[in-house]
Amino acid sequence: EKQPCMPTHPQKPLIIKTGVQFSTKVRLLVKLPEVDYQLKMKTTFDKDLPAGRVNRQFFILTNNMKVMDFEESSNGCLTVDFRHLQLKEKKVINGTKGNEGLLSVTEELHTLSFEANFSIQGISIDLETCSLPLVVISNVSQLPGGWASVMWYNLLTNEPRNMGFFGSPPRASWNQLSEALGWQFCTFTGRGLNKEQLNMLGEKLFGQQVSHSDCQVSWSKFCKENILGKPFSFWMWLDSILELIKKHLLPIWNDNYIMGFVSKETERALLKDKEPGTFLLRFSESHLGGITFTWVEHNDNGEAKFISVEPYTKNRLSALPFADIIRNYKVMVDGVVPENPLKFLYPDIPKDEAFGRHYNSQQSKVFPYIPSMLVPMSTLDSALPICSSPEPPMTPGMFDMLNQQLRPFEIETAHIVFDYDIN
Amino acid sequence: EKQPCMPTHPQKPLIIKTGVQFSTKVRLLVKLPEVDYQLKMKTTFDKDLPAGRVNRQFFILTNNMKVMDFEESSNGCLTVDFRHLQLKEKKVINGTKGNEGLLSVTEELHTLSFEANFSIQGISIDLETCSLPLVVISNVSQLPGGWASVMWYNLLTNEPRNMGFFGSPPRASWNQLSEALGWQFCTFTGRGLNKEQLNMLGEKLFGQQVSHSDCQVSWSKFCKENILGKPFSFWMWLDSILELIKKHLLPIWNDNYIMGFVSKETERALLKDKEPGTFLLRFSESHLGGITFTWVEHNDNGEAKFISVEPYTKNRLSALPFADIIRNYKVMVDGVVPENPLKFLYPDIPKDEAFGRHYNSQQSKVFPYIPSMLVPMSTLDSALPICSSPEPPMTPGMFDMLNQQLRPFEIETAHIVFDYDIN
DNA sequence: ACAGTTTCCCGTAAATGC
DNA sequence: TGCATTTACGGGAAACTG
Repeated sequence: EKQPCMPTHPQKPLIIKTGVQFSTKVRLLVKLPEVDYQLKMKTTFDKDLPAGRVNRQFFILTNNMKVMDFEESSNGCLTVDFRHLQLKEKKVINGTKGNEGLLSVTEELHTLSFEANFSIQGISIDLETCSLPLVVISNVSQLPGGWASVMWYNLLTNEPRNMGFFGSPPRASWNQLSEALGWQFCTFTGRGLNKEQLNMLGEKLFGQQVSHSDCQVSWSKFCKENILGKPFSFWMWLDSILELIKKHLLPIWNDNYIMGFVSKETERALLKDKEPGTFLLRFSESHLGGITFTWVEHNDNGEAKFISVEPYTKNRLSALPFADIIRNYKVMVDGVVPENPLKFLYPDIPKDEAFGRHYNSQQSKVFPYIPSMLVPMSTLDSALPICSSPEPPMTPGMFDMLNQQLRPFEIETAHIVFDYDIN
Repeated sequence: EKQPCMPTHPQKPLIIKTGVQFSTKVRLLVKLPEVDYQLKMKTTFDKDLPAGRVNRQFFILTNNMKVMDFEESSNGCLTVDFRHLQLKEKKVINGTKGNEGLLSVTEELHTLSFEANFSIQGISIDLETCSLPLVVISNVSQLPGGWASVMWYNLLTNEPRNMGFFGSPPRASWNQLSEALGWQFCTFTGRGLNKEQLNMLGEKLFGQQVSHSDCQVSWSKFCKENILGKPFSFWMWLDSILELIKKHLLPIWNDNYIMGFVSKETERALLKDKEPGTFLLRFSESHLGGITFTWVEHNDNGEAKFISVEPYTKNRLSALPFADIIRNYKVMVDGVVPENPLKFLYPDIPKDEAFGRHYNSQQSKVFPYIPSMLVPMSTLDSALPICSSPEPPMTPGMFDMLNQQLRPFEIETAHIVFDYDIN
């Protein structure tokens, strides 16, 4: 059951990193009368400085002029394809950096302008357009913040260039935001978020409520303020998971084997009455970019017991892919290794049926050595009981894992005379 | 027993990477009569192009002029400290790149010139000096080749600037080279190579001989030709081990717990009559940058059996430090996990005594999760005998691990009027 | 002192040149 | 085509800077 998840217009990076090449293509959408000379287009960064002083100024380090040419593929439009453009910061020596410390760099919006001039029957005509707002960063560590800005802007305004948007950013309704979040996952992984997953995220932001539809999130709560008791914001947490999926969990995520966003309470309610050894996969809420599994066992008196492993993060996962961790995971009690406690992926899929095709054999046969592999293992002492948090209250409903509703949201592209892409 | 290993003159990097900053300091060794104006020094890359055409041309991208000043610390010498210098390749459009494909980039030697001019009593005086030969690389993957060139040059010539050195590089005697190799290890790790280790390296180059003292190695055999049957040269192999030590084995190497350079034959001779579970650590000869352990067991009929694990390379070691691998290594036979087969580091040091202080506890207690660790494990099927190569012939002598002789070799520094350093 | 931001540069991958 | 070399840039860490 593959989820319908095809963007109508894939979201282009609207984030540019200084010192890293980018390219942009401009198409003239109106047909010009015959112009017998070559039409030159020029691109400028932040040509018209926005009203409020900006924090930083950049310039295009590389050649920013190019002759337009006729593109075969789009019925002879005039186009120009700028390549190998590169941004560098203009160091302002004396000028006081404005902006009064209100905005962070990823809230600062910039724009790329395109200009051309030609004469027709003695009349000089200027053509000009410019891009949607751009975020400029200097290190990939700023990408999550940049994405948050791009999302918020796209979600909450149709204005083509409101450079002061983050001066007083509007709130988003949970309806809007949850759709956008699902869309982010869809775009970057191939699978979005289902109703239950979104519900858990809503609870994270607003607490338990019958419906989050009427809730509103401020920009600050979304991205700038830390989650209560955690050293990171909601978006930083969510984005760390997106990255983890992209790099280490893609096929398993796309096969829908990661429930992921599920509260510990719901997790217990789901596993409570299942076969011993039934487990599910859940993203860590306490640490950035972590995934854990929780399985259910039964005491001698028939009481359900839930055990979660310390979350695996990118470092661990690059040593050993997650499917292999699930395959080979062992618990050692008093020095004895019983079999893998993980038997059935919730609700009742035999482990190997779910993950079998993602196992890496990784047994290299290098004569005359004996092969060696890393086995993920937890060590317990039966004298010490497993520390397990007290039974939490029940939650409203069970997961309906099959019912997933996702609608891609449209990204507005501003073009008057020109049409442009930025890659 | 700490090995004496103090370089009298630490070897400075004489390798410059394009696009990466370097700095150089020049000291005027003669006292000038009073000069009442500021003395400006200029540095130029490859000022006088060598006779034979060079493959590549570079220039100093950054400011290459600086005023000299009096250095307090060295009794008022005039010095200049160039910083943030950066090299860029000059792209030669039309000119045929000379050099006829004879030399690789790391065999191409360059030089940094320093010039100053002043007038005294109406006489104009030019001061000029230049650096020892430099190797220019564009990627760190070329560093091993660069180091080989620097070593060979330093080892075999006292000429201050023989730019054509690698046009017909002289051979090195094993006496010279082995000393240089030990010195490389000493400089970069803190521990050099003992007699037995060097002997093994000599055998690798020359085959088994009573003495290698009279053997000669060509530059090509050292660094350019692949070892018979292997896809890498002698130096590339040795350097990969040097890197492995630097990044993953430093404390264990410096504690002298890694025999490392030992043939499989010698290994067996050493372990043959030792307690079962005695093991030693050896670098892989078949793969770049790998380390393995071999331990001895005894058959029911008392015959010694040697088992080696598939070598660990940097990827594995960054998932799990080598000391922890040794600590936790397990062999699973028919699904049963017996205890760690590694008991005594050759000759008879209890494992934990040798490696105990390098163990990482790595048991993180994160409530409410149960901790998990990676356990290195080999899986065997008792129905299949361990594949073990046939008993090799005995080797001349046992290791004398205590007798280590290392003498640092001196690096010549050319200075006539000036003295310079390159960092 | 410190947090936000940029710079630096290794190391891998991809592109380029020969 | 294959090999040698350079370029590109993510990612961690150090340096910078108000």
